[in-house]
Amino acid sequence: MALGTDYELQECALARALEVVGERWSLLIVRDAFYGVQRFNDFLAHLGIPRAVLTARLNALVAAGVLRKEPYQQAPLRHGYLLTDAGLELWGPLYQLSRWGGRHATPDGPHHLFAHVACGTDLDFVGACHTCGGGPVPPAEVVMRPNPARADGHRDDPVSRALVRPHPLLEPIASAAA
Amino acid sequence: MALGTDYELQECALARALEVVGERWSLLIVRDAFYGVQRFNDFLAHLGIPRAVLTARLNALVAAGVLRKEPYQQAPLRHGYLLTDAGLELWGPLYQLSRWGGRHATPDGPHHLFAHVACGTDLDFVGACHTCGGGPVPPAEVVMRPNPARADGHRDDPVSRALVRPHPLLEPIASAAA
DNA sequence: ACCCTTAGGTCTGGTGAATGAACCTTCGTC
DNA sequence: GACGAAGGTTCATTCACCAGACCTAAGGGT
Repeated sequence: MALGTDYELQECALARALEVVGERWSLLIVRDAFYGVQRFNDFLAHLGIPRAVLTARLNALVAAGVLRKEPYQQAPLRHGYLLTDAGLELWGPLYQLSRWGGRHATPDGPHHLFAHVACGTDLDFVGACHTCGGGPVPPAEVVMRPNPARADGHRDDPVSRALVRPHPLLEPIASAAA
Repeated sequence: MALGTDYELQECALARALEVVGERWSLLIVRDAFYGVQRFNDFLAHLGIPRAVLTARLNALVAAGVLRKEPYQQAPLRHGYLLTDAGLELWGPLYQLSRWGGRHATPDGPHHLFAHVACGTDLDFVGACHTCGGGPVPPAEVVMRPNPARADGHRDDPVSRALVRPHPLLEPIASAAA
């Protein structure tokens, strides 16, 4: 959100968080990172975001400690963007917001469903597994799959094509899944 | 966030949610509504937001079903803005995002702490009460108080002044607390 | 009658950020 | 030595945000 120029005024942890992940596209980039997207061009094609904006957001997220750059080849140097530990802790807020959007802002329900990989149970509204008990399931133990009630369509980029079948979160996807 | 013009592209509940509460200021307005802020001028003074932007955001949140207008006097007609049921369900995402901001984006820790009104226990990282067990505590049962470790300061609007002492969420605050 | 205040806005001009398209660089391959 | 992939940068245009002035409708004081 980068609320204008100075924002020290808001003495609030929420405002601080929004300065990091509240800007246009930022949270969608983080979501894609949970889906396993790592490369610039995959983010670009899946989000349909202008290149200059993607560059700016990725750099901001790296500077904020949400993502880190990890080289995957030399000559020419290429790197992917991966979630840091702080980034991984965004799973809770992100899942809950997504859940809210599925209930209150998506007429026909969500496009994707999330389940505990160990037992196959769908996550509840705080992201916990009803069957296994305990607290919220960490993202590494979550599988996403398309909602069969939604006839998926029209998107045609490598990431969207990969996501038509069940996919564990954080597992590299699209170009990086070589 | 209102991601530009057309955004039907993103077949994702998160994108839908961000269209509603992802724009600049929107989530801070919702946060203030949880704090008990109801009136236009109180939002204005507490957030330091331009009047025209506040008007636009409040109308958008009402249109999205997050807030509703409730008259509190006739002649001249005046109304406050209150959370709807859908708005109240934003407590989970909002609390978790705030919590994340307190841990990863606020150098000296959060300015406000949140506890279960029934037993005084601070909420855990998903917003549940460790003592009473069960799921997340609904906002109506939460009390906020300033963090004693933070020497609060400089803000001087009616809402900030009211929040220096413990305050139950959703209870009318500032001008509306007559 | 006159002026001031409160509450909740609208209007306007200037500025900064987002957008889409084109271009650039470094390498590997045919 | 042409071509393409990957990951950017540069550019002109559009759009949203910003601060501040102005507007309306009612009540209160003198």
